[in-house]
Amino acid sequence: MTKEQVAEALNEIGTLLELQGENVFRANAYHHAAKAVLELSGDLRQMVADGSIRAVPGIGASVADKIRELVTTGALAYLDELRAAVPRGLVDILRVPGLGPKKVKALYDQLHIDSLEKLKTACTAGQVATLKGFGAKTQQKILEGLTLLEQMGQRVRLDQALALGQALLEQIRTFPEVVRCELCGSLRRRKETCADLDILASSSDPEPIMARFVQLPQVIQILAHGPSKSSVRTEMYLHGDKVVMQADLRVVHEEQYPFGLLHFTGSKEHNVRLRQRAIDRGLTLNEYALANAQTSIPCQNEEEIYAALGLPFIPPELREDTGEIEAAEAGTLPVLVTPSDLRGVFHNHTLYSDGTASLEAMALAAKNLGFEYFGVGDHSQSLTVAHGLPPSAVRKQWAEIERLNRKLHGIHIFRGTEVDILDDGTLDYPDELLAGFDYVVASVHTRFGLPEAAMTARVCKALAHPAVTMLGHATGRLLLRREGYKINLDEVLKVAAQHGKMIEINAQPSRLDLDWRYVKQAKAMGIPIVINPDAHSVGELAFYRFGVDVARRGWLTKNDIFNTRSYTEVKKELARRKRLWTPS
DNA sequence: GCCGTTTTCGGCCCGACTGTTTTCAGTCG
Repeated sequence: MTKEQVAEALNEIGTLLELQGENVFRANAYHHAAKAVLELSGDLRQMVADGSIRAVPGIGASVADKIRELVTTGALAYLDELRAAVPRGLVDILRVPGLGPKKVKALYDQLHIDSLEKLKTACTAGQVATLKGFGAKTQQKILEGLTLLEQMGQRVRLDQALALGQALLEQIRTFPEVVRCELCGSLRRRKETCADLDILASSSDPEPIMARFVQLPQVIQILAHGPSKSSVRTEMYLHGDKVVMQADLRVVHEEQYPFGLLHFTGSKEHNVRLRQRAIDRGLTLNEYALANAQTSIPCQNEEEIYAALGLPFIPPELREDTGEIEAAEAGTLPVLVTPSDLRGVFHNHTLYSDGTASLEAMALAAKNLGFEYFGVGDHSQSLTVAHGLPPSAVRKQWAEIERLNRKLHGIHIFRGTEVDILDDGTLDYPDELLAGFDYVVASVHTRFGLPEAAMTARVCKALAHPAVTMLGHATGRLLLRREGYKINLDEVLKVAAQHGKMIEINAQPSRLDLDWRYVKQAKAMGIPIVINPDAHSVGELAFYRFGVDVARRGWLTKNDIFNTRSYTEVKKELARRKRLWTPS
C-alpha cells in the first residue's frame, strides 16, 4: 500500500468518526495522522518495519498499529467495521455546502437520509425544514447546494484560479474605499489546485466595499453578505472553459492588514503552529492582531509579525507546516528560486511534431522571455498521434538548428528530444541517433495501465540508459482529469540519484508533475531538477512560471535547478554527460 | 487519538456569518 492509500484510509476513518458523532478531536487526530503519512519523506514500509513510524509527530500507538495492518495486509478491520456502520452515502452528503457532520447525522438519524437522492426528495417534500435545528432557509440552501454539487467540480487548476482571482482583484482595487488588497489562501501559496478564492482588503469603511463586491459582474450568487465579510459564487470563461469558484472577501482596518494577510494565506496548519508559538510567548495571534493582555504589538508587514515570534519571514509557498517553522528556527530556510533565475528551458515542441509554432518562432519567443538557450524536445517516432519524428526528420531538424544557431543572436538552440519510453523500458530511437542529441528527455506516453511494478521497472530501465539526461512528466497525471499512472516514485528517485539523472518539473498547469511533495524528496536525494514548460505554442513558454511555483513549494533554491545555469555552464555539463557515454 | 521543562489528564486555534434561536450551535475557513 502506498502512502497515498494509507492516508486516504486514515482520512476516511476520521470522516466516518465525525459522521458517527464521535469526539471531533479524536476524528481530527486521524486527519492529522493522514497528513503526516502523506508528507513522510522515507519509505513507509521500512518505517513500519523498523518502528520509526511511531516517532512521527501525530502518529501514536493506535494509528501506528492501524498503519501496520494496512501496509502488511492491505486492509484494516477497524475501517471495515466503520464502513459497515456508516452508510456510504453520508460521505457524499457531507460534500453539500452548509452541511457538516452534525447535520448529516441528524438527517440520517431522524429521516434515514443516506444518499444525495433521498436528501433531494426530503427537501423537496419539505421534511427537512421540520427538523430541530433546521428550517426553511436551511432546506433551501441544501437544495441549492445539491444543484451546485452537480454543476461543478470541487477544485480549479492554479492557472485558472489565478486568472479569475486577478480579474476580481483588479476591480476591487479600484473601489475608492480600498487601501490595500491581495489574493490570499491556497492561491497565494500557489497550490496546484484551489477550492476557492480568498481576498483580503484594508479600509476604514468596509460596508460600501461589501456592497460593490457582491455586485461584480462575475458574481452569480451571493452566499453571505456581512459588514466585514462576504462570500459569493463567481464564474468566468477562460479559453472556452467555464470556471466557477467561491470567492470570499474580508475587509480589515489598515493596521490589521498584515495580520489578516498572514491569517488568510494559511495554511490552517501553519497558522495553528504560529498561534501556538504566540501562546508560548504569552501572546495571542488572530487575524487582527498579535497581543498580550495589556497591549498589542504593531506590525507593518508579515516580516515584522514573524520577527515578533522570533522567526525570519517564511514565504507563502512554504507555509504548510511541513518543517518550515523548524527550518526558520534553525536559520536553514532555503532562499527560494525565482522566475528570473531561469536562463533557459529544455522540453518544448514545434511544428516538427505536435507544436503550433516553428522552431525559429519558439526560439525567438524564448529569447524575448529573457532566456539564453532554448531546448527543442519534439516527440519520437512511435508517438504517431503527436507526429513523432522519424530519424530522417530528426536529421532535418538538426540541420535547421545549425542554420538558426548561426543566424540568431542572444539565444542558443540545443538539440533535444522527448523520446518515448517503450513498453519494455527501451527507448524509441536507436543508440546511434540518441548519441547525436545534446540531451534526451525520456517520457511515458503509452500503456498507462501497466501494473505498478511493471511501470516502475519500465521507467527505471529507461533512466539507467546512459543517453537519458532527464525524466519527463514523472507520473503522467492530468490535474482534476486523470490520475497519474501507478508508479513507485520512491524507487524511481532512487534510480535517478544512482545514475545521476535529472528530473523534470513539467510546468504545464494541467500537469505540474513532478508533484511538489516529491520535489522536496528529490532535492534531499541530490537529484538535479529541471523546470520545463512543455510548450506546444509560443504562449505556453510562459508556463515555466507555474513550474517555478512548484519548485518553490518543493523548497528549491536556484542551485537545485539545472536550467538556472548559464548557457556556457549548461553546454559544458551536457558535453560532460555525453562523454561519459560511448554508444556500443 | 495525540501529547506533555511546571501536565499521564485534560487540553486540543479562533472568529464571522447564518439560521434558528431568545443565547447559541453548526459550519466554514
